[in-house]
Amino acid sequence: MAKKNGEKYQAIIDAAVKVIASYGYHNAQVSKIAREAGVADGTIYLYFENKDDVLISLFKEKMGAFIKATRACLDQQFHAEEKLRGLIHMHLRQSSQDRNLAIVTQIELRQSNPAVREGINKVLKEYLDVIDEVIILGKEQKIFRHDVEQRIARKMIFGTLDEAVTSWIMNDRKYDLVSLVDPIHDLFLNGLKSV
Amino acid sequence: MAKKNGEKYQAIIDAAVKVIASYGYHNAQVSKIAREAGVADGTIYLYFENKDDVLISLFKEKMGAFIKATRACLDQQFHAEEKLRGLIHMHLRQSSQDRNLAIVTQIELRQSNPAVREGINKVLKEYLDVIDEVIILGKEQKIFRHDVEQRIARKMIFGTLDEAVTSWIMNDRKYDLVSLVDPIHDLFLNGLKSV
DNA sequence: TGTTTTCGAGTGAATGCTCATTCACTATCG
DNA sequence: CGATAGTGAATGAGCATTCACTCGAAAACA
Repeated sequence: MAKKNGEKYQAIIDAAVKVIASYGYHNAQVSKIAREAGVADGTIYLYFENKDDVLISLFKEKMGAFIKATRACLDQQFHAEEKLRGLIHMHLRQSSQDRNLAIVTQIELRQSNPAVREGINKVLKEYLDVIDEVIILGKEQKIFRHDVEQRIARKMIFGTLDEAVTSWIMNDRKYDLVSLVDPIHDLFLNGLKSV
Repeated sequence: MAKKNGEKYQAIIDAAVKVIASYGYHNAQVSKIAREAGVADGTIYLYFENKDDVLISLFKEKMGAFIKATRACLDQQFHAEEKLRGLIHMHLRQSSQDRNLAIVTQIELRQSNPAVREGINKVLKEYLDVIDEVIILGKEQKIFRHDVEQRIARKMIFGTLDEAVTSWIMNDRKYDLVSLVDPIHDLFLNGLKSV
């Protein structure tokens, strides 16, 4: 197994993103990915254990970078309210900016087999931790209500953002995703009820 | 193609739910479903066009019944606030009560191929309509803020409930899902912010 | 009523296709 | 000249779908 940083390693991962985004998960054969990466089928097995490993690695690489960037952004803010806005903004902007990646992680990879999904979930947990930290801080700063349940607030934030991106992709990205940042932020903070 | 109501038709659908829930989507072969239903492999093709058709039909049947029940429940309430609670309650209770079905619709069928997913999405649209109606009514009754965006509120409600059920299943249903109804309702209505 | 014929639901072994993976071979580099 | 990286045709496993056949029951007949 070759090292995780050769240029071919990256080329294969990027090819996988491109092929899966273009053809869909179920039509992303190893040979197609290999051709796109400009290597032979067998070469993929020099860099990855098997096809699953390609997919898991791709998710780890890309999502890992995104989580890191999000953390960096949140560190710029002090107030939980602003951090929450930063989180929403990062999430939606990321998806807008790399359409292929968004398609792959939001839609296509979710059709994968249990082994891959488990790998994905492990990485996602980290992201949920970031959300948790914002909520906890908000309570400490007395900006968020003390009686909102941690777990539930997390599910709302993640669930809403996830659904927003998925349905934006499903609707062929007809509108500007980032324009949803403030309305979502407002809804999270103030809820549906009129005063 | 036999009629959509023979006892075998139902038996096959129920067998599919059971097999998929037990073995997972990727290990739910036609022959396993046939055995569970007590029919021969070929018999399935007398009642369904192909395997995809079994899965789509299963989703239509089950989800259709659920939507109908939800509508009936909401009709009992007058105020949008109570209807919203009814919606949340129905959603979580349904998932609690039929664990196999919840696993199949929430987790397993999402791994299916594009044809099946399209069928599923069509049915889901109907459910989104139910959500929309509640939001619109809430605005009319001046119970919900006038400036919340329809689309976004819908995504929040659906996204949160969906995530709640999925993560409950993923965590082996360790807690009582229905106990989340009121906290979620409260969060939707009042948001995170402290007064 | 008894006998023959037709019908079609039901069967399940055989087919054929699609890939992931392997591995004997080649090219290149130090 | 090893050693290493890369190649891509061949392999074989998995599985949806087919179709020639079975069999019981209803229809036709006498």
